[in-house]
Amino acid sequence: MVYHKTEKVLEKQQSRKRKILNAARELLAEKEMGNASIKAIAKKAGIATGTFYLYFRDKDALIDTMLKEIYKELLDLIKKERAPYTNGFDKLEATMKACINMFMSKKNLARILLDLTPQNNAVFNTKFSDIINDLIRLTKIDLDELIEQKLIPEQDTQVSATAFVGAFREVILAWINSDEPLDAEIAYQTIINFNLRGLGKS
Amino acid sequence: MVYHKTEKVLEKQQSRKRKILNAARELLAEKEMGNASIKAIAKKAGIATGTFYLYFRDKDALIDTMLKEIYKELLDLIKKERAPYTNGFDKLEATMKACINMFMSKKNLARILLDLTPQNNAVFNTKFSDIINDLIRLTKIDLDELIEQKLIPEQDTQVSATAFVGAFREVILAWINSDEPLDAEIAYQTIINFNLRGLGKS
DNA sequence: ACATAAATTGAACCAATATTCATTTTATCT
DNA sequence: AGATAAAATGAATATTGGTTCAATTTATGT
Repeated sequence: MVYHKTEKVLEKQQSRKRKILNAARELLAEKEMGNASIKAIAKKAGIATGTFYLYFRDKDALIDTMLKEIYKELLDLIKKERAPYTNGFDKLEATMKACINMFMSKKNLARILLDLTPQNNAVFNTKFSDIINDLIRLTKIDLDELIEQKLIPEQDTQVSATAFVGAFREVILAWINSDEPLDAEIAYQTIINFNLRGLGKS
Repeated sequence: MVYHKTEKVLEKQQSRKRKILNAARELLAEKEMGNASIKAIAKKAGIATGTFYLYFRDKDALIDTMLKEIYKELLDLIKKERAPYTNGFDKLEATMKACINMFMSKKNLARILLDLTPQNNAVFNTKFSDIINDLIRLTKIDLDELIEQKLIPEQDTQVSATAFVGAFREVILAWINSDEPLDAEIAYQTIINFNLRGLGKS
């Protein structure tokens, strides 16, 4: 005999999975990431440690799901912000602004996506570097287009895109980790200018 | 009664400390850094695990010493390479070339200084970010000088320096971790150009 | 309300690794 | 060479954190 879950139970389970993911996000975003043990995550989510394994096969599965989710949120926002533009520079700038806005308002996401003090978790590191590489890949597409349109000089766009993302990441990270809120408006314009000039925007 | 160490013993001890540090360097630079356990380090250094603790208070002390040492080597090289130049741009370029050369010839150093470390070692991460911040600080000094000389436009040099280092790091890292040796000469020139243009070199 | 499926619990288990310490080996001094 | 200080050893210990599972609680269907 098989029992069927009621709507109420399904909702409760979904909510629990959500709570686990949120707890993991919060704990992973903290300065001392060592605290993101299964026990701590379960506690923060308000469940017993064993319960965790009813929702995720193992810790790797959680990390994987969480990173995919966060990255998707970022890409969705970027897509939305870029939509109004056709000019290559505008699109790049919109991308940067979308990232800045998201990371400023959700610092925990930024710490997880950009920070360089990763976990002693193989899956985390792999996934993480996949994401950075994907951001570089997307940037490269824009750069190739800009060259196509002769808006920037010929260059190794793989390298440029890597530099572009690296510069951006480092600045956002410094931003997030600094206590004194630097002058956002100036810093903001500085990194955007740096990157666009770096490409050779004439 | 206190015995006095002979020269021979002192030398042997120095050599052992050296061996431990070298073993740690090599193991930490490997892709799978998980292998850098005290046991593995001791084994590679040719000593018993317990002996390690006669040379370093604990693992943190080892990491600390090692990072300081590597960073000093890098700074010494940079200093030497910059010596011939007085022009700000030349100095910056010399710095980048020094870094590239060092990192290319000693990939293990680069991995340790620039790469993500799956070590959940608090000391490692702290030290590591200290080093990056110091590199940014040194770069900022150069940028302020360039502005002073009106060679680049006014800008938030803290942010620019951060972007500069971030771009550079990301490119070197991609370089190191890629298997196919991309065209060094082009990549090399691309990142240098990106950064100098980014600053607004006219 | 009863029987059984499903979900939950948290203590126990296990693996990995840093650190200690009783014992052994080597070095120093008379 | 004998006595003892110093160094070295590696098995034992401690700790941390992921995972399992027998026991308990809750949900479902008659």
